[in-house]
Amino acid sequence: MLQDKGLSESEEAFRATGPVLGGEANAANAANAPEPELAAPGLSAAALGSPPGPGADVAAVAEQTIENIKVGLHEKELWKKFHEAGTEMIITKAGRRMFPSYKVKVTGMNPKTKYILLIDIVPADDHRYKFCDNKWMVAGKAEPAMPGRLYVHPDSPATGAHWMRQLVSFQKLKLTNNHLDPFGHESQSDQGLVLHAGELEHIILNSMHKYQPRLHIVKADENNAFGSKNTAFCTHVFPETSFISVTSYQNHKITQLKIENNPFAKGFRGSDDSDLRVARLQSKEYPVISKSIMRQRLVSTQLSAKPDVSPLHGAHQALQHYQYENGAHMQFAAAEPQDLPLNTFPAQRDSSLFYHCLKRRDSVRHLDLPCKRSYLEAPSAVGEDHYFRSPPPYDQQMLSPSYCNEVTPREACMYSGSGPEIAGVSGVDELPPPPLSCNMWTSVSPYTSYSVQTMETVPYQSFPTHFTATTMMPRLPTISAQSSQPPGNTHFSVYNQLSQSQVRERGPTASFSRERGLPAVCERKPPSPHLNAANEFLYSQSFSLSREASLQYHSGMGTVENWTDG
DNA sequence: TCCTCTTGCACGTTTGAATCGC
DNA sequence: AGCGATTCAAACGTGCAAGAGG
Repeated sequence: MLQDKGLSESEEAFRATGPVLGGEANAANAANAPEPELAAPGLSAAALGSPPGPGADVAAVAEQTIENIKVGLHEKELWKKFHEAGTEMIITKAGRRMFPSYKVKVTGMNPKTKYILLIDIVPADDHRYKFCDNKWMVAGKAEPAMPGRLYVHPDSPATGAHWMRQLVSFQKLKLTNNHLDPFGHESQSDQGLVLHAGELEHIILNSMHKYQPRLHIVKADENNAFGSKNTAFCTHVFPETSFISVTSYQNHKITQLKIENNPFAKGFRGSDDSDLRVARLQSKEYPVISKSIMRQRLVSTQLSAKPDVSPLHGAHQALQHYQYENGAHMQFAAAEPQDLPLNTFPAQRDSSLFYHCLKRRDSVRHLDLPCKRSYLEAPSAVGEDHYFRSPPPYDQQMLSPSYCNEVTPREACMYSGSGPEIAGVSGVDELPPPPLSCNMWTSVSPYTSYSVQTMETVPYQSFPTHFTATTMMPRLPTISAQSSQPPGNTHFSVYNQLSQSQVRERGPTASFSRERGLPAVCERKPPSPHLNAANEFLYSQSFSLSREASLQYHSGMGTVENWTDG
């Protein structure tokens, strides 16, 4: 289900993430870190998906690892437009697609290696929001995080050549606020539903909460199966894809952007000349002023308590006092409507390029030091897109960089009741699957474990929220690494989530056990060994991490059992 | 009363089966 | 008979608007 239009169209629309790596190999990479465009040094044509020519850098090809994978967000500019306005995503009971849709261009994969691509959406902070006075404001503490659910790309697993051939689209992913969503929720397991990857298109979210999608790439090569020493995965985060989930649009700018850019909403585009005239007067970027927009602007005007101005003028004034979705407060200084700076956000680094990588082969300690060093020290030496700055921009503080990881089987099985099963190596097939359970998600409620960092560098202080430096974003697997990090530094640990139903649908071998009885595999399709292994791997990862998170959650909001009981 | 959510609607796009012509 | 192009209707994806519910 690789997507859509030719690459040529999208080439300009994104920049690839530059996985400057932690670990020994990555330090060198970091030193040479180039402009993180599609081709990184050391990546040959083969790395970009083309067959190596006579002069191809064979060595570079041989060195292809998951750390070299670059991911570019398709339609980045469009995403940025939304981001700058404060992206909102409609969630409905039936599920609503994201727009812009999440599409990426992947390069740097080994064309012959199989990978699994999947997405999860994690809370960006622990606040609930409300849209008041034409801006997003914190309205309280977030509701308990929904059970995590992954959306595995239907093509998974597929070779690197397959993924790199064209855009990888996750446009079928749907967002729902239905806690009893039939697409994989636990309540359905009781009814004997069996779910498969292609059916798991829904991710459950809470309305009026801020979320951050994350892309995970998991290596699933048969010659390097999960459980082997070099099982690897990486995570890419594009901060501009963060959004606030809503049941109806709050910000008219977002509405207008959706109408203008989403072909399915074409029916709401104004077409008459009067609209266009108004549009030209008001904004080049929002050329159509529909009656609904007018209504909303009227409301905004009323809220702005400036009775002496016309509705449109009031709307502009409201826009000039626009608040950035994530808490940073922005003040537009435009004096005239036509000068309204719609894209005057503080310079944000190329989001896709936050990349943090860890290798964990022999020990946690082994993993820890080099990676941390590269992570902490490299920024000044490499392209800015590769690392956090110090202090990082607000957005980067909120969103962790992409990272990649390799784990040992032992570590992958951490917290699992039966390591080999989790590792997906041996003994799995022999185990009879436990009773079916379609209702397990590992979930993370990471709020409590993160250090809070007051963002003095955030340019828009008026926003009342303090963001956790690390928010909900990925944490690298070894917690021990945290202890050696300097104060204020972001903590990372993996929390890849794998829904149990996905584990189930992906493979019969994924019958895990753990303290509370891991959900079993119920499947009717022959599982892919790759995906199965990936699921097991991710699941074990998530569990090993979610256990911590679960405990946090447990302590604050309830019991994990509530989610997992099968 | 306010805010959030649900539901039905109209409109446009997408998709795939049916039809036609070569 | 086979293949490709075209047509058309159903399915699907949108935002809007009204009303329900907490």
